[in-house]
Amino acid sequence: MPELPEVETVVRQLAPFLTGRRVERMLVLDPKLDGIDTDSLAGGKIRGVSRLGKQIGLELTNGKSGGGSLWMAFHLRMTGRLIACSDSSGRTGKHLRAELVLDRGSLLFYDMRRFGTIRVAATAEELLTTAVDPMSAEFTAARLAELIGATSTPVKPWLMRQDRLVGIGNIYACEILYGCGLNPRTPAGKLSGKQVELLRNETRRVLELAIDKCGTTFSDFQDSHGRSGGFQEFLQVYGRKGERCRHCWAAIERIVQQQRSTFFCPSCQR
DNA sequence: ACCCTCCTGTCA
DNA sequence: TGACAGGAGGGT
Repeated sequence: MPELPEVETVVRQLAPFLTGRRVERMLVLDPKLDGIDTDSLAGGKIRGVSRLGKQIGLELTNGKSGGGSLWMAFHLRMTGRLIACSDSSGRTGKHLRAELVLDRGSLLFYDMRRFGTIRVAATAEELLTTAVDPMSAEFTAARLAELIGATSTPVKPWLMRQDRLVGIGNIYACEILYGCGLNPRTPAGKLSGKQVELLRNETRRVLELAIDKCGTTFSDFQDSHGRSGGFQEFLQVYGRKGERCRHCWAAIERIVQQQRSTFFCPSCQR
């Protein structure tokens, strides 16, 4: 479910619910998630919720050592879901992997495929890479050109490299390249200055629009707030194999790059 | 770039 | 039954 816009949506919706809440305890139901320092979380107060790349970060006061700060990060990977629940009671449910029990309500972590991770660290930096966030001020055409360098990696897989740029996944990589009219197989290092600038601007435009539409996600949490992802109506190529390009009438194609589907218009993206 | 793995589910 | 799924880490 989550790329940058979906994670941003979850963060914005969770923030008012979680900020100021106190953590009573953390219940870990999936042995794959063992190793979390649940003791230091207990008693901590949630200071804020923020997006750390594709992760959802919670800043807490350390329940054990007074005054200190503590961070925890949820990485939803493919099927993770964070659901705010107003009644706190140790609940069960299919795919429920962990629960953060709060003074009022609880935060439920569901994850069908169990790829998701939960980590605890003393600082946010430990939970992040040094990669550039495309929504930050640092993300300029010049910086993007610098990050790309002379690599021969095709531009679509390059956009998904989380060690350079955080947040872009399969859907938005396809959509961004469509917006640029760039063939996903183009070696990233061969882009002209003008194309890099276009890529930078399209990345921003697509992500901002997707955030504005609350992502492509449909989740129980959003339902409980009466909102659901709306970006699917704006998808130009993702998941549209065989359907007509909205600009030129050509059939959208699907190819495989790095074991992932890439959708593009063979006519608009040469 | 390629391949594989981690998981569980749905769909043709 | 096999292909595929919004992610990422490992190895070659």
